[in-house]
Amino acid sequence: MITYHAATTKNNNNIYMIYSSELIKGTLKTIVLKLLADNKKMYGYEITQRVKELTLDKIHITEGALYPSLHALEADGLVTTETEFIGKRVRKYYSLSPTGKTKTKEKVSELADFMETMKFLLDIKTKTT
Amino acid sequence: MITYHAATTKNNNNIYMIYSSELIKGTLKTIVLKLLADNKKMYGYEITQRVKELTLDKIHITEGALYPSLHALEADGLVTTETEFIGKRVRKYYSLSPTGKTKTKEKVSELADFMETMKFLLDIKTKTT
DNA sequence: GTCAAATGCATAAGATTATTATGTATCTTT
DNA sequence: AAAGATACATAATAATCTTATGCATTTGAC
Repeated sequence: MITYHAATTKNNNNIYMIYSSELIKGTLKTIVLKLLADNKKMYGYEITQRVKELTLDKIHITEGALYPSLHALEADGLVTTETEFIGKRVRKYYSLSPTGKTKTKEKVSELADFMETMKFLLDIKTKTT
Repeated sequence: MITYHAATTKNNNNIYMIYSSELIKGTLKTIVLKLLADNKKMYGYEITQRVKELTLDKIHITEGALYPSLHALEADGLVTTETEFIGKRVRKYYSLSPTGKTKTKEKVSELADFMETMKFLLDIKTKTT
């Protein structure tokens, strides 16, 4: 069973918004790592689809961003890969390494903390002397 | 009176963390716009200090990021400027234009919505078939 | 059965936006 | 007197994304 995130905000055209791309910056690797932590192993295309699903199309991860990012995670030793053939088509599965698991916890908690701080900042109404 | 954001998370060295810089990417202009919305007019240096204060040193806006960003906001017509002299030293105050006020509301609500979505994504534990 | 869309990987050129470094100058505190 | 804080600005570099392109296979619609 998949639980979907409720889409509440609409944009000016009354269409459910897709976030402007700057916002994804800096969070992509954390999203990927978190998905891998929860799903043991996933392949690139699957990650893009899962994120679209889970966010009701609000977050679109482009392939041009994802694949280099996955390669970087591998180069950094945070993930390992295994290749599988589905018919004649190749699939490259990614899994967290032990280091990757530790790093994931760190990055997720950092991002969660950052979001709390941002939420606070965005609510600020107080004027100072 | 200033209300400070509670610092709860500590890093590996048991020192209050400073967020890794990627996280700021894409949120800087929104932070600046929001501060201007709440404070009518502010100057650059003041903004860096206010953000440090409000986030208990967790978010440091560098001058190299801030000033070009402010110039871009001005070029886009979202802020207007007025120069003031404090003794012989110049201060450049920034204020929201009407367009800027509208844009601020949009960007703040987009970011707030994005953070809700991210929060959801980071909590996901569900595995799918 | 064929053609479009979806699946699946990858890389390169270009854009954006930050860091780091540097520069200039004034004011305050020790 | 010197260091640190205040206050602006820009340039070189780095990181990370978008957009475009390329290739190939599989599925679904007509």
